Amino acid sequence: MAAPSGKRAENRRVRTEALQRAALGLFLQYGVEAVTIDQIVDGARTAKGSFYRYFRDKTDLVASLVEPLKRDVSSSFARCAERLREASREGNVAKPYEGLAQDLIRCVLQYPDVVRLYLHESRGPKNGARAPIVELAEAVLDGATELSNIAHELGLVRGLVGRLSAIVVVGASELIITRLFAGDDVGPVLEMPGELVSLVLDGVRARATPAPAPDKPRPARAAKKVAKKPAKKAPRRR
Amino acid sequence: MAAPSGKRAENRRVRTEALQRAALGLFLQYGVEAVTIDQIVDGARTAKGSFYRYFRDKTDLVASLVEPLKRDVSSSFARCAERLREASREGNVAKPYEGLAQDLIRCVLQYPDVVRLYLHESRGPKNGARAPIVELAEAVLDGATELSNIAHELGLVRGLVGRLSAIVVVGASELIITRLFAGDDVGPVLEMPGELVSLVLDGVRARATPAPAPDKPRPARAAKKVAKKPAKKAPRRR
Amino acid sequence: MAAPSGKRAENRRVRTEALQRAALGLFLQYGVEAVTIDQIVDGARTAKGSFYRYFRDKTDLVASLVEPLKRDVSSSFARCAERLREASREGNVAKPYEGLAQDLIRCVLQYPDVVRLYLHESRGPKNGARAPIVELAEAVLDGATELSNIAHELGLVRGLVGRLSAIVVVGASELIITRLFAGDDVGPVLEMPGELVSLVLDGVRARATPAPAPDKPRPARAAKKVAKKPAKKAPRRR
Amino acid sequence: MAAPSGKRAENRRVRTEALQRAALGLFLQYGVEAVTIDQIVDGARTAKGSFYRYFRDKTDLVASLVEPLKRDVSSSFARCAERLREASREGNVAKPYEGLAQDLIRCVLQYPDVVRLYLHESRGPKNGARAPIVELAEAVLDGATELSNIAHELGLVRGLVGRLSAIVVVGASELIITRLFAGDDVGPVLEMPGELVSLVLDGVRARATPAPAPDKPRPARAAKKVAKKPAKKAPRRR
DNA sequence: CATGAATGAGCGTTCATTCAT
DNA sequence: CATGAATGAACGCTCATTCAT
Repeated sequence: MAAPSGKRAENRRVRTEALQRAALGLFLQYGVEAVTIDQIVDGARTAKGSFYRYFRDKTDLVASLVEPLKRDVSSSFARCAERLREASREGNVAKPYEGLAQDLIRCVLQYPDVVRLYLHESRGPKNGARAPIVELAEAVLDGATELSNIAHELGLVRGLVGRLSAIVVVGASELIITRLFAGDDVGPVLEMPGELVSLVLDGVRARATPAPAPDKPRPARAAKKVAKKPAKKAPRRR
Repeated sequence: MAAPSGKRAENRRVRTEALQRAALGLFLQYGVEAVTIDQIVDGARTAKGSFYRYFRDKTDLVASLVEPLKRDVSSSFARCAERLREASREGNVAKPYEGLAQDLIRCVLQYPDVVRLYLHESRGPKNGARAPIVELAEAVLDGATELSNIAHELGLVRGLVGRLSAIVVVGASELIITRLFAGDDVGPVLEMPGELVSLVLDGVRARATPAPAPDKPRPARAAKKVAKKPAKKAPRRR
Repeated sequence: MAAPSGKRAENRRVRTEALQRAALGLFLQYGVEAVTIDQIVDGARTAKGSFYRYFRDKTDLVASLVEPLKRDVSSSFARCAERLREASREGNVAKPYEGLAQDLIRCVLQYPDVVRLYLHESRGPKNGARAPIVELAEAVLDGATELSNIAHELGLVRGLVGRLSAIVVVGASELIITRLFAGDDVGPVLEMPGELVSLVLDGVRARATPAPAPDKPRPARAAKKVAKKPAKKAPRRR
Repeated sequence: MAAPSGKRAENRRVRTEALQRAALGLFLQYGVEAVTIDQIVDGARTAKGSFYRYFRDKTDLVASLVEPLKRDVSSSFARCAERLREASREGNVAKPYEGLAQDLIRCVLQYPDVVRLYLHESRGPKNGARAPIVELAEAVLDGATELSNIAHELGLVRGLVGRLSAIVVVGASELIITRLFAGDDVGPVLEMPGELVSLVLDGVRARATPAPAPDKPRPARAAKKVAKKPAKKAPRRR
């Protein structure tokens, strides 16, 4: 009675995954809103009615795609936050962040297409089928913000305050991953996590500290450069 | 006949702008794909047929919204590139970047809603009505990449190579602006351009140099920080 | 094997009745056409496939609901017709009618919900699932017509010819019962059968006579009574 | 500017009526619920979208069909009520009723198909597209009830109280008209209004009185009674 | 040239019916 | 034999686009 039929459950799993796989591919190719249920069931080689047996609507399907990632991401942030508090006693600040980086990289590798979907659709109004993705984006930013706040409270960093460093790192990371997926030659991928960790913790710290010993060149320290970025927009449709 | 045609042109301008304004508001609220022509003409208090007199379709309207911004952004990048080449003779590296930052900030202030639209819709597949926005995103990234390449060629920076620093700065900046529009308290807004400039030019340079004199604490230098960004997806069942 | 098959038969009966009961309630609430097979099996707590084991389709189910009532109504009319022929020898005209009234009242009390269904759905085109109900309506009217014809042939009444008095009584009776079911305060229910019997037999007869002496106010005289009672039910669909 | 286009308005009228006519025919043939929008637009030789330009949905179309009839019926009842109050001074009771009968017959002749639709669908749950018709049925019964109450209050009749005589006459009349439409040979149609009037006014009165002196044959005095029956329909526009 | 009605393909969803389990 | 998943034809409704007025 635990696995009554077996076949039934198997069928269910197979069909569900076929629909999800087909949908995900189409979403990535055409955008969530532009994909119709017909396209999805065609891609999954199922009857149209079957879609509605497994998902209430397109939004529900998207939510089902995003949910495992959301869970993993949330727990990654939670674990990092916990470690960070412990780290305050020992002074090893970087460890928790590096652990987070590893966790999140694992997420990317485990759900690469869902991550791509997220990167495609996470900005913009929380409307229709995009809503679950935008919620994930909120969770990501909130998680990152909390970490920064914790680090700041604990005096572990002296850089830009919480929200901002969170935004910078999240924004940079998301676009890096986007371009990696797009096939860009982006540079030394393996060093990036370390780079980004130091970018926040250290680069910022350097700025915060008035530049200690300028005896050596390192004069350019102040040579700040900022590349401002423009504005944009991107509504979605019904 | 000069005057009457002036009347005609005036009318045309008024109607076009009404449609654009109405569309832009709706796009921001519901997403480009979700907005129907009916909603737009209702919002603009125009007849439906008029829409098609002024725009071929929704994509065309979006392109018309984005075009002025795209032009200004492109010329900003072009000017910065030019200045950068000049700067190589004088050694003043930061100036052109700061000029670019100012130019782009001006763009944001001049077309705030179009910038928001860009931020909403610039990622993701270049499909349908979103295409002109994605093209702008490509232009932005290409412009930033070119600048980084130039700077690198000229030996002005020793940080991460071109594409990557461009991506980092663009990604960070876009999310910062996004959150600013969303009303987040993000921190010292006015200092950000400078911060970001140094983030690339300097933060990277600092990292490149093996960290000079660790006599003082500043041991955390190595405390690299990485902000990993997630993304994922995973189908499941309803 | 007698016992086991008894078990089978019992099961069958239980399921069939559950489906009928659930369907009847839904038919009354939403109309036959508006009720889906899903609603019925949900209401009966059965699997969808079971429905089709016991009924060919919704029409078949409706027929199964209506059939017992139809049988009883038909036999009531038949008995009344027989008695009426006998009554011609004795001259007691009202008796058979009163017996019919009692029989039909019994039907109403025995199958109240089917009668309601008949009352809801018996008019209108003989289409789809409503067909069995419309057939019952035809049977009712035919039965009443035949009775009137017999009475007329036998010279028992001199009122309006058969079909008309049948129609009047059936029409009046059906609406009376409808309103009774609807909870209206309709008046002296118990006297109604008698009223209706006289309505046909007597009122009609009075009219048939050319009105004897108009010198006086022609003191109204009421004719007696016939209680016709049909059965009914007739839900509609979405 | 009063009739700006003329052509537009004309087209509108033509299309609306085509849809109403096609719908009415189909409703009578298959029942309101069973008819699809596709059938209607096919019958009206219009595009599907046009249906929704003129009617919100099928219910709205039905309402538009029924509304003129409802208006006429309601005003007929209102006029009769008014006359009845006047009649109390003069003692001419039958006149108002006969006027009502004439009014309602006119309705039947003016909107014969809507009346048929009413007769088909007026019983049963007030669900979906049938709702406007059931509302008309309620209006009819209420109107008849009010008349009976008035007559009773004024002492014009001594028969069964209001609601019941209303129900009897309405029920009888509706079925008579139904059978007339069905082509039955029902009898002396022209005399029916008078019959029905007396049925209520007089037959009832006689019954109320305990039947005075049965020594004689109790010379039947037939009361005239007319049961008016409504029915109507009239397409319109949304 | 503005208007808004007409068009019909297509969308999301439902549902009667079949059939594997 | 019960179950409930699969199927796909419709259904109600929308909407981009065209075109008569």
